[in-house]
Amino acid sequence: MRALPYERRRELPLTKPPVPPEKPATRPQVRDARTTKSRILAAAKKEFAKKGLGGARVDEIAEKAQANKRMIYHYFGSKEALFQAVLEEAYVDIRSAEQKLDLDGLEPKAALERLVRFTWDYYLKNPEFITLVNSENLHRAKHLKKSEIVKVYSRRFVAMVSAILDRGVAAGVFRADIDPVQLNITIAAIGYYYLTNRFTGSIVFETDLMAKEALEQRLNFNIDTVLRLVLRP
Amino acid sequence: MRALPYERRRELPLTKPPVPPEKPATRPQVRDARTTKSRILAAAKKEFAKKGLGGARVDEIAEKAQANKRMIYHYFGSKEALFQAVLEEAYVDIRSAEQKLDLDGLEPKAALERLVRFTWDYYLKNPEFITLVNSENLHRAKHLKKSEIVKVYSRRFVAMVSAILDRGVAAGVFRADIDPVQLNITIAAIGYYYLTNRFTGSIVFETDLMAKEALEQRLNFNIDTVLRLVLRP
DNA sequence: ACAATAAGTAACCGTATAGTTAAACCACCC
DNA sequence: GGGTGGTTTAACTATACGGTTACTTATTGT
Repeated sequence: MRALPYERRRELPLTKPPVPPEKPATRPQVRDARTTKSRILAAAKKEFAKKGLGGARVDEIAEKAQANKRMIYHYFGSKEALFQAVLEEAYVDIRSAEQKLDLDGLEPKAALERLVRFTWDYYLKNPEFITLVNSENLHRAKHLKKSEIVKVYSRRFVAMVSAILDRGVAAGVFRADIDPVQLNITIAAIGYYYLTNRFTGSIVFETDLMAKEALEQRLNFNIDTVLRLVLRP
Repeated sequence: MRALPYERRRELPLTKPPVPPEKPATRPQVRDARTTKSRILAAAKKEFAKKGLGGARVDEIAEKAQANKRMIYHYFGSKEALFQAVLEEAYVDIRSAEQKLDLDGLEPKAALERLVRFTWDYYLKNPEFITLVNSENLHRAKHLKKSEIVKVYSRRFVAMVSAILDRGVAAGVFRADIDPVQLNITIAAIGYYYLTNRFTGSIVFETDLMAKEALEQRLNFNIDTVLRLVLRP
């Protein structure tokens, strides 16, 4: 039930407001579509990562982006579409970083170790990635399903690990019956689980899982786990 | 600012409402504190698991529990306190089930395999546990921190796995330098990650991770991973 | 038998939420 | 130098939210 005419609103400031009290001072550029859009995306990433899709507030994203809320709807259409954009960017970022590792230029064993190390470091330095993925899985991946670009990048990623595995088998250093998908999942799992559950984990195991030595110990343990799994006895 | 006197409300039905249209018919017992409370707890578990703490709605929990919303506040005090009760119960449940495995009565290797198998099966059959833990970690474990009972159960759990490890080392079948905490985390990780990320994972790897054969393959892979990690070469 | 108490209800409150509206602003082209 | 069209704004809407109030009804101890 739309009740009141909209004209009424603009009647109010008959006398102009005394003085535009002071400009927010931050955000030097005016009228820059590109940077506004990317400020929104960055703020949204932070908020969605911290509170999840359901917990994040559009108003707060707008405020942190130093943009008007209307801009979010202008550039992205809806809260969910914004979430999808954030998620897509997060996936493209990690997959791109993986491609830059130049694993083809390394011995199979060294390449594998490097991948385990990279995965761990990436999760550690980009904790938003983990939280975003968790949130997306809570929603049964309905946003990722729509993303064609993520599928393209994923394919390249799986191929990359398969190639290492093949080279290792050919060189006689890796076992022949390792499934690349299972290996990929395991490499991610042993880092991801530790970090995403670092809060409950620290309570259950009565130790600070984020202490420097604890993190080092975990990385070494993970490398050991993967190599024992893959290397020929 | 509480404005209106509450009397006004009861004035309204001067003529009694024609007929109490019909009782909801479900919920046979009247005035049973215990079952009402547990219905609320069960409904809350489902809702929190499906939507997370932020996404779950108190009204909906009340409705699904066939209870009045006021009862939730009567028995639990607040939405967060309700969440804490749900979480506590979930942890006590899994830790209790683990204690019933009678791992002390098995050979070390068999005990370890049984634990990996149990962990996997438990996650598979109780997917709410995973989602609740994820939600709690999004909130930096602020609810679990307050739970003394969970700490007691956790200690017993770690001790149980340490005992297996010790027996295995004494029997000469396990490597001596395995950290029980790292092992615990890894056993959980390789199952947990696969299942919590089954939606995004099915897209990234372009395969149905929840297909029967896929699940079997994963369990076998996980047992293999743990045994290769722990067994003496 | 009955008062005290525990269990239960529906209507309500103040606030916050995602999303919308009409208008103003500004850079650029002609 | 005035239109044109993308960019930005504050004010607004309908609804949903967690939590509370005033009040009713069943159960229980004496």
